[in-house]
Amino acid sequence: MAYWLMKSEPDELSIKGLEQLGEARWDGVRNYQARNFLRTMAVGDEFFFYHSSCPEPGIAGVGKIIEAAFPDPTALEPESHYFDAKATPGKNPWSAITVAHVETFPKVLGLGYLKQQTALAELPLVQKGSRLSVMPVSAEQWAAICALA
DNA sequence: GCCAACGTTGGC
DNA sequence: GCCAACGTTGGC
Repeated sequence: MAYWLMKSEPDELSIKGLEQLGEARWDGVRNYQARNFLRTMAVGDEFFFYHSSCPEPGIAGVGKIIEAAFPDPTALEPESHYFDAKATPGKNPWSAITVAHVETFPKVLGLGYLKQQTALAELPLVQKGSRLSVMPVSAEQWAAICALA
């Protein structure tokens, strides 16, 4: 059982959107480091749902992985924003997972607030210049963040 | 393999 | 909309 943090633009999918859907495919990851983390996720792992590129960036809730990595179908869809001309059905370099809603926090844990937490100094999210959209979270970091929610 | 140019991310 | 920082591409 591992812990993660994944970023999503709430315009695409928000924690409330996931709550309403119950479950959703997490696709469109187009960064190799992030993709490699996706591939190491196991069913039952939990993740913090982070809202990015929005008025209130921060951790908005918790989800869990209910299906391990599979080829990301959006890479093969020409009409998709995430289409990759180099991907083929036999050789699709991108991965997606399926996630389910676990919890929506009463209020978003803002990025500035998270940066103040010394327990989170090692988390890539709060490190300068980091743009990683999928990252591991240690058990200690997980507990520290849960205590803030 | 180097590295400049370009594209993207994402906070502000 | 700006821009800093990073990742990717492609010429050489």
